[in-house]
Amino acid sequence: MVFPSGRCFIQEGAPAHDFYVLTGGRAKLFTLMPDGRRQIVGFAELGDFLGLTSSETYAFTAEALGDVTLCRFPHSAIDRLVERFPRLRGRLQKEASSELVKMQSRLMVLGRKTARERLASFLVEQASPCCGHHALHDEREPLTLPLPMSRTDIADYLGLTIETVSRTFGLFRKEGLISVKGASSVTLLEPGVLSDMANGIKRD
Amino acid sequence: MVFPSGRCFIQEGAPAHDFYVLTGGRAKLFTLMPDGRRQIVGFAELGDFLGLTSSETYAFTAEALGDVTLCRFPHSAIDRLVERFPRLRGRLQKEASSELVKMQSRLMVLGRKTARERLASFLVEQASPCCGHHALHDEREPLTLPLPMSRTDIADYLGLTIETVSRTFGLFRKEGLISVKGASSVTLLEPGVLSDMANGIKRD
DNA sequence: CGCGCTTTTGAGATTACTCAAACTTCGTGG
DNA sequence: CCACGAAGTTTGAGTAATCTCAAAAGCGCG
Repeated sequence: MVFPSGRCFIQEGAPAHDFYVLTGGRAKLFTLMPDGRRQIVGFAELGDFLGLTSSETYAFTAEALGDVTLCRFPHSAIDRLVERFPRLRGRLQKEASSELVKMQSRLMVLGRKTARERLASFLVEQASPCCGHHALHDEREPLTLPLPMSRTDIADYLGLTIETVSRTFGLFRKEGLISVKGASSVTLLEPGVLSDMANGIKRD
Repeated sequence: MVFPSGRCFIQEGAPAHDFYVLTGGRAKLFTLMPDGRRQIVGFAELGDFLGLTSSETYAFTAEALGDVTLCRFPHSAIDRLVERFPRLRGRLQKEASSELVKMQSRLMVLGRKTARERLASFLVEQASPCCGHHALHDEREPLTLPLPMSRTDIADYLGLTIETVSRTFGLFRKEGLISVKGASSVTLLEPGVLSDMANGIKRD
C-alpha cells in the first residue's frame, strides 16, 4: 500500500477500523483545533505502528511526508496476528511504553524549554532516529541530517511559529553550530553543544 | 504500602526494579531539568499503573499528593501476574493506549493553547476524573472540585508560571466562570463555557 | 493571636508572535 | 538552458502575551 506525499491516510476523529505498520518513508501525525491551530504529536518512521487506539476513533491525523508505504490490518486481526507471531506482543508493549517516554520528554520541550532549546532538542532527536539512549555518535563529529518536513511542520512540532524557527536556525548558523543546505538538509557542526543546549546545560 | 504527603516513591533515573498500582490518594509525576525547571507529566489516581517502562530506569519522579497507598510488584513478576490474571493484559494495553491519547492532548495544551485555554483545559480535565469521553455532567450545572495540588503544581503541569495561573484564576473569578474556596477547592459555575474555551471555541 | 508559607496583585522586562516585505528554491514551460 | 511564477523561507519592525521581580494579602497552624 503506497500513499503519495501529502496524502492523509488516517483522519483524526474517524472510526478506527484499521491499524498500520509503516514500511517505508515517513509521516507526520497531528491534531487540529477548530480554528486551525495545529500540533504535530510525532513523526512516524520505518517500523512504527500507527492507529492502535483503545477508543473508537483515531486521535490524530497521519499525513505522508514524501511517499510512504504501509501495511494495513483491521483491528479485529490483532489477536489473530499475536497468536501467529507471539513475539509481536512484546514488540507492541515496548513500542507503547517507549512512545510514552518520548511523549514525556516532548512535554518538557513544549512546556518548559526556550525556542533555542526546542530547536536543539529537535535536531538532536532527528540525529538519533531510533531510541535516543546512546548519545550522539560523536561529540565533535559533524553529522548531516535530511529534514523531510517543512519549517511549518517543525514549528507545529515545537509549539513555535515558522518565523521563530527560521530565526533560530539563522542564529545557530551564525554561531557556527549548524550549516544548512537548501532548507531540507542540516549539518550539525557541534553536536555536543547542541545536545547540551537541548538539555538546558550551559557551556561557558 | 503507604506513603506520606510529599514523599517521592519513584525517582527519575533510578533503576526501574518495580512497578506500582495506586490504590488510594493521588500523586504527581514530573521530570526536572538540571537548572530546576520542572514539568509535571501527569497526575495519577486510583487504579493507575506507575513505573511500567521498557527502559532500565524510571522516566519520571512520582511524589505523593496527600497520603497515598500503593501496591508494589517487581517487574519480574509481570509475566507471572498476567498468567494468573489474563484480564490484566488487556487492562495494561488499554491503560497504555489511553495514556498515549491523553498525552497527545497535553501536547496541544502545552504547544498551542493560551494561558486561559490551558487553565480551562485543566479544570475540565479535573472535572472528568476517569476517561473524559462523556462531556461534562451538565453544561450549566455548577460542579465543585477539590484541587489537591498547589498553584505551583498547576503551573508546572500547564507550562506556565505560578503568577500567570493565579492571575488567570482571578480573571475566571471576575468573569463569573468559577468561584474559589481557599485555593484548594473550585466550583465551575459555567462548565460549558469553560469546556468550549478549553477547546478553543469562541462563544459570542 | 501571631508566624510562616502560599497565593494574589502590581509594574516593568522579555520572549516569542504578528504582520509585512524581500529573497530563495524549485518546478515548469518557453 | 534559461526565464518565470508559485510556494516556502528568511528578515525586519512593532506588538502582545507571558515572565520576572517585588511586595502585599490571605490562609493554616501552633
